[in-house]
Amino acid sequence: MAVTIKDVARESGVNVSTVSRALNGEYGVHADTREHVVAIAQRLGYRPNRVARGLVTGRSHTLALVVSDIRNPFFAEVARGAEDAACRAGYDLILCNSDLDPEKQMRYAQSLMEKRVDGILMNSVSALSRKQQEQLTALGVPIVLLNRTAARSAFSTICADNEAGGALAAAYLLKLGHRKIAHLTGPRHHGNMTERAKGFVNALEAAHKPVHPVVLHGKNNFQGGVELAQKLLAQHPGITAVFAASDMMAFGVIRALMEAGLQIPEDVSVMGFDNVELAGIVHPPLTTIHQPKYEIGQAAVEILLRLSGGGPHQNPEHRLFGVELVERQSCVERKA
Amino acid sequence: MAVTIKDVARESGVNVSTVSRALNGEYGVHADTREHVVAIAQRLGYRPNRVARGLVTGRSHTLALVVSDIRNPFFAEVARGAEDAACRAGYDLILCNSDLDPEKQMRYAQSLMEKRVDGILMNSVSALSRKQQEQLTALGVPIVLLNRTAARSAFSTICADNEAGGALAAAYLLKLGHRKIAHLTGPRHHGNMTERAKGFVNALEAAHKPVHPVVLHGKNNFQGGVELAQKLLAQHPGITAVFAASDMMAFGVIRALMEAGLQIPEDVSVMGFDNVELAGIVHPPLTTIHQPKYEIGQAAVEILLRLSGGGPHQNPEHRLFGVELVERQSCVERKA
DNA sequence: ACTCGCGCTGCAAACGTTTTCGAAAGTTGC
DNA sequence: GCAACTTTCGAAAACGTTTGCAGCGCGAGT
Repeated sequence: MAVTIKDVARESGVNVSTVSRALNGEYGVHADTREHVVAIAQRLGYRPNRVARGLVTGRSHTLALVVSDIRNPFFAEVARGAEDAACRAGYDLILCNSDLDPEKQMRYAQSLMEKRVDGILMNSVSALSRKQQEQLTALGVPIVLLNRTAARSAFSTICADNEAGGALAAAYLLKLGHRKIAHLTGPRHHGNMTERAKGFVNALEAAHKPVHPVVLHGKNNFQGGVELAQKLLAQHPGITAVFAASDMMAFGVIRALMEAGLQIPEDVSVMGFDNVELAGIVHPPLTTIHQPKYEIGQAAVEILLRLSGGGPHQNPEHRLFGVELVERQSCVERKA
Repeated sequence: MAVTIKDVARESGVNVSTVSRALNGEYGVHADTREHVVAIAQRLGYRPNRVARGLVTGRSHTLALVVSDIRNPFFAEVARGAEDAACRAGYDLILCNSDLDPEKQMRYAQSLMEKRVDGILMNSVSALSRKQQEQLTALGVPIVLLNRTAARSAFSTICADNEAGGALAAAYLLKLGHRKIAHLTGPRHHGNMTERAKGFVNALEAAHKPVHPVVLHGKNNFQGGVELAQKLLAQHPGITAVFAASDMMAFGVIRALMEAGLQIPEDVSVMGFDNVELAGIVHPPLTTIHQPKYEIGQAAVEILLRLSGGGPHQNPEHRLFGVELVERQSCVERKA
């Protein structure tokens, strides 16, 4: 069917091995023959079969990204960064949606490993069990964990500095003069978010005049934001500022507050976390903590590439990315 | 390194071919031996090497999705639908971002074909040149074009009924009593959007009392919406309703109108197209035309699977998906 | 002149599967 | 009890590459 290396070998009167060498730019082949061979290959429209190559070299030039859901704008941005970096290095990127289902994630890992991917970029599904960790390491393929800090992990990790982000938010709200503050966050023990919470309340309580915020846990999405805000309004009506643990939650908070007849930011200031694109689009534009999503994706595949290039057991690498406050119009100074 | 089929064969005292048959569930192997073999395979933790299999079967069990940018929520949703369907069928999905660059797209196509993907799901980069079409067909891999209607294409296509969507929007605005209407759309000759425009203006002009809308072209994103709305305000101040060709543009329109001191929908009604998730989140919630993004992605891989399963030259398949109006709070009746 | 080394090339063995073909054994039909 | 099947299995040939090894010709060093 397709034109193979044998065809170009026959056509140019040399052995397949010579063709291979000529085309792969290795040394050890005469300039004239190389020229001739590439000309023939060009003329026949020869395209190497990468799966055949992969079989012998053991490398597939393919990476995989497993996230909970690509529809989450955060992951879309990470994916884009990862794909760009992979593409630049001549790698392809397989996309997997795990829905935070540990079992589904393991199935993906198995399947990917059967395909001999050169590395896996994995978004943390809650906590990995001991057994799962062993299974993953047993795969023998480099893995970098997204949104996980180093911890005791045998895998590489890459993460934004969530704790610092929380502290940043606290400092900002304090500076604006807020004293009655709430933090609306995701489920307990959600690695990322508990760190944000930690940074936030620690900073508030370490302030010159300590503030003790009310902290409510719920679902990490728009609807969760709505519900938590309603609960907050009912239980602690005096609040003047709320820090949501993600932009999506913040959107829900804004919606609920508006429906309760409150003005943002005049009546209550709202902050988010992530700085997704929409944050600049909604009304009012959301003040939030920016984390470098694209860069995280990019850096993750760079680590993967380095790991898969080196020997059998490279040392895992851990990177922590800085975050920054981006000030828009959803927060305002609290007079007196 | 890894445990291979030979190991299993040796350990269970049969030939590799028997192991292969036993594991692949074909007939022609005694129940006892099969049982024995799978037990051994299980014990050794044998995992078939899919690239080796791919080499001999010629099928990689991999599909590819090339879109302009996965960060576009529309494509993220399509991607999710596609990945789910692929996963269900035991296929993997490679993600590519073309940025609407025809050259980059062709590079991807080449690379994918070298990897022997079983099918490509491609978002229409503007128009494909004659030459590019030939190149693509020459690849000999099934391709389904996203957001393209049948036309003369030799490829399969899958698309939402953009023209009907435009008509739907027109009918709705008319019903609300609007007479001074604008349509803000993307670049000229953008397949999708010109159809939306066509459906929209045709329906308006075919009305009982014909309306001739003002139509402005610009960029298809948030910023484009902002700019077009400003231009509209300057040139045609009397407008009472605007239909934007995409939700992202609509968001820009809303922003610009608000900044000009107008109320939505009291002063001017705004409609979008796509029904991205954000449409229900922004303020005011956006009335828009829903197109079944997830289902489109899903259907696309189903077509691909059918095509790649069948003979060498299956007939291309064309699907048109219905759209529907989703009424939220960005449009209001025009009194008198 | 003989050898050594080096640049170039061909030969053939891998890589881990699936699959065709045929042999051996077992089963049926008469 | 023999022919004709059928079932079960092994041998070996693919699939399209890369790569280690050996051969060969040739210039140089001794």
